[in-house]
Amino acid sequence: MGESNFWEREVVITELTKGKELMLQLQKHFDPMKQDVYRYLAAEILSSYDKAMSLLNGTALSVALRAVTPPLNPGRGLNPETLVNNEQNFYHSTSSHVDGRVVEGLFPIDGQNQDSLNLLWKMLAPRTEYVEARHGEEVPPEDGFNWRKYGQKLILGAKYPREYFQCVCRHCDATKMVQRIETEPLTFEVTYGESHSCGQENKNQNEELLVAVGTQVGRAAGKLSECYIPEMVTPNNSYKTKYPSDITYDTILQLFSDQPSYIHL
DNA sequence: AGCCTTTGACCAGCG
DNA sequence: TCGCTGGTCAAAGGC
Repeated sequence: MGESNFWEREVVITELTKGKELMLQLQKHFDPMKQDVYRYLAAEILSSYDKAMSLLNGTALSVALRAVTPPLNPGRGLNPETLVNNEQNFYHSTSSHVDGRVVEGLFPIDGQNQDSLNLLWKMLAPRTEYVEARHGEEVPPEDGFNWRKYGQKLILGAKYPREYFQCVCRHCDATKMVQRIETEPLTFEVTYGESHSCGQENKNQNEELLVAVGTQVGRAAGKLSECYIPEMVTPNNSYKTKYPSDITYDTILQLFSDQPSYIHL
């Protein structure tokens, strides 16, 4: 990332800090009677963090974390347990400065690091989004990237086949899977695999990052003050982030109260 | 000619 | 060890 993007990185860091403060306020003023509201707000803020972190992971962290980045199909790749039992996958590396950021290396895995490792695993899990087809169409909307379909598979128990895509750019490892939802035929589950190593992502990610941080964190902050419960239905073509059911509210709070030692903002 | 989609084959992980 | 399953490969055909 060039010097021209340095100020954008500063904005990202500033907004992430702001988001963290919002999260702390959320935690401070937590009211069990408004758990749904706060859960949603926490998810909104976390969504911004996920996006920002994933973008940053694409540059600095990806270097340090490449060894543990889960593959497109997590079930077949490394998992926290195997990492714990396979120390060679997790080295402690010295601190390094990448694009003006300090990135701590990973500590050797032992039982005490299991919680942090689980959080790391969640943060690195393949990004899954649900997208709705445009009105009158039965295909997912374009996501700003150019993809080439390289396979299709009928998954056991699924009504619709799963489609596999690669980035059209040569030497780019970006992949995605598209699965049409059986219960919602106009909704598609899109799972992104390896991140883009081509120029496409830089352009799109910078735009996405600024939009995400500038609007989502701000939007969440506004809703925080209003205790407003928004409708969970998004307009056509908008993206809804999927939150794994095993991520609890406590987990979200833990993300911010016990900031992982391997990331220094 | 080049790029794309389709589709059956192949391969690797898992139980 | 073997069968099942899902992800990828690669040949063939279309545009």
